[in-house]
Amino acid sequence: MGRSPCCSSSSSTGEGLNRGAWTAQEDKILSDYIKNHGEGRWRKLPEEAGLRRCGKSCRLRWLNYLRPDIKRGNISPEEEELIVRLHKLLGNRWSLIAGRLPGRTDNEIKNYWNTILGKKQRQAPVRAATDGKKTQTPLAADSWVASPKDNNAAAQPVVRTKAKALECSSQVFIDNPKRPAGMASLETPPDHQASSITRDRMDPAQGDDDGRLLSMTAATNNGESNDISSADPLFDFQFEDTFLSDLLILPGLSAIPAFSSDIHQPEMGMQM
DNA sequence: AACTTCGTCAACCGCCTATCA
DNA sequence: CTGATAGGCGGTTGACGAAGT
Repeated sequence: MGRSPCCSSSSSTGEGLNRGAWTAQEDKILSDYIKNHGEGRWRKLPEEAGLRRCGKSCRLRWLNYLRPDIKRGNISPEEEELIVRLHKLLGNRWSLIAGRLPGRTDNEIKNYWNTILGKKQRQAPVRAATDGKKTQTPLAADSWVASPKDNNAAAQPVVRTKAKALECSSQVFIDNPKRPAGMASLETPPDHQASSITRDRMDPAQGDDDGRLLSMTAATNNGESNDISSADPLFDFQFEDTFLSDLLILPGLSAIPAFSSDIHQPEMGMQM
């Protein structure tokens, strides 16, 4: 195999590298360098910054510890619940899970799971089974829709907005650019029409921002109503990582007054 | 007080994938 | 197309402090 390990002693920069815990001085050198030059080029970084560390070690230190937007410790009950739900959907894909928790790192979540949540899950498998249960409430037009998250809504800072009914003559299509490779986008099934969309508003003080979508319900011609956002675990994850700006309305769908300014029309020739 | 065990978490290791020449 | 390289990821380790005996 042609690749030499980044930190191997035989590599050109591998001799005499520092290992183990980082010192405050090393942290400062790394932080200053990245502030001035930006992230990336990790293998060249130690040489250019004057650090006796391998590039991987620098990257890890920055991403897991020094990044300014990082949140440390005190994982809230809401975050814990989200970790549990996402782990059920995704398994040990820590970087994906971390992507859903602003300021948290994959390493932190992995450690948290291995030391706390994994233990809890093993001790309380019955509770875990009920946590993921979703209600399939039929929705009336203009109804206020509760997502599974709302079980403890009182403890959450987000404000749920009232959903406007979609008067559909076509399908709703959600294209989330952040979705993991291999996950399909969520769309209204062919024999359904989207009937209701709910979202949260992240910061009430900011007015109407690009809130996360919470659920989407579709109705068949005979009046049967289904929560299509929770119908499939893969969709469920993608949906939860979806913002209003990801919502596309196919040509022919009538306007939705409450959201009209938030929704963009798809490009011409878009395929289903 | 001394020793042992347990829990936590930063850091390392090795593999995989994307990119580029 | 192929091989080299860099970046990224998940699993694992080990140091260290806290709790227990």
